[in-house]
Amino acid sequence: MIFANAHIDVIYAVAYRDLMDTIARTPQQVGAGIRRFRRQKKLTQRDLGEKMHARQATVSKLEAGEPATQLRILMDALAGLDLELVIRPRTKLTAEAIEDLF
Amino acid sequence: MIFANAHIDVIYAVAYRDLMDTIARTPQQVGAGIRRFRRQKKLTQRDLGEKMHARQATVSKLEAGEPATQLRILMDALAGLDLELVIRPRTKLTAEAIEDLF
DNA sequence: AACGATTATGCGCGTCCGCGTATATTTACG
DNA sequence: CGTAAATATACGCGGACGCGCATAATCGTT
Repeated sequence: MIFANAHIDVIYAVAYRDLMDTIARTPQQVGAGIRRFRRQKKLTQRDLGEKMHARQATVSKLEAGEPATQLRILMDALAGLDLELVIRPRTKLTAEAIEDLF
Repeated sequence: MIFANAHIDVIYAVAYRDLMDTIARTPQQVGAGIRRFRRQKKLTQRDLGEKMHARQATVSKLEAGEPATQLRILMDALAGLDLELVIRPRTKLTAEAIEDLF
C-alpha cells in the first residue's frame, strides 16, 4: 500500500495543481493557455513583451496560435509568466473527467 | 474529506503518470524530452519525421533544442509520439522530491 | 456615447526556418 | 574491427519570422 502514509495535503496539492494546468495539443491551445495565465496575472501583452524582450505584436501572434512562432518566443513567455512546460503521454482523462470520479 | 471515496487506482495512475513526465523550461529541455520519448518508442528521427511530414534533419534540430524551431514542428512531433503539452505554474517539486515523501 | 487602454494588423528589412538533396560523422552490432 | 544504421551538418531556395515603427480595430469604464 504505497499511499498508506502519504500526506493527504500533498495529494490534494497535486490534484489542485492539475486543475490549474492547461493541456495543449495545438499551437492555438498553447496560445490560449499563455493568454489565460497572462490575464490571470493582470499583465498586458506589452507588459509580458517587456519581460521577455519581445514586441507586443509578437506576444499577440503567439497567443493567436501562429504555428510558425519560434520556440524561443514560447519559452521566453513561459519564463516571463513563471510557468513551465510538461511533456507527457496523451491522456483521455481531462480535469473534468477526473472530477466526476469523486 | 474529498478523497474518502477516491479509487486508489486512479491516484496511483496519476502519481505514476507524473513519473513519466518531462519538465521543460528551455528549448534544450524540450528537445531532450522529445528525444527521450522517441527513443522510448523505438523510433528513429526518420520514422518520426515521416509521421509528422518533416525531414530527419528537422527532427534533429528540434531535439538539439534549436530556439528558432517553429511551434508547428514541436506540436507535430508531440502528436507523432502521442504526447501532449501541459502549461502550468513552475514548481520546485521535482519527481524525485515527490518520491522522497513516500 | 466617448474616452483611454489594450490588442490586432501593416510595411520594409534582415535573418533564419524548413524544404530537397546530399554528405559527413557518430553509433550500434555482428 | 568493420559495416550498416542513425544522426548531424551543408548548400541554395522560397517563405515567414521578429524587429522597429506606426496605425487600425476592439475592449472596458465612466
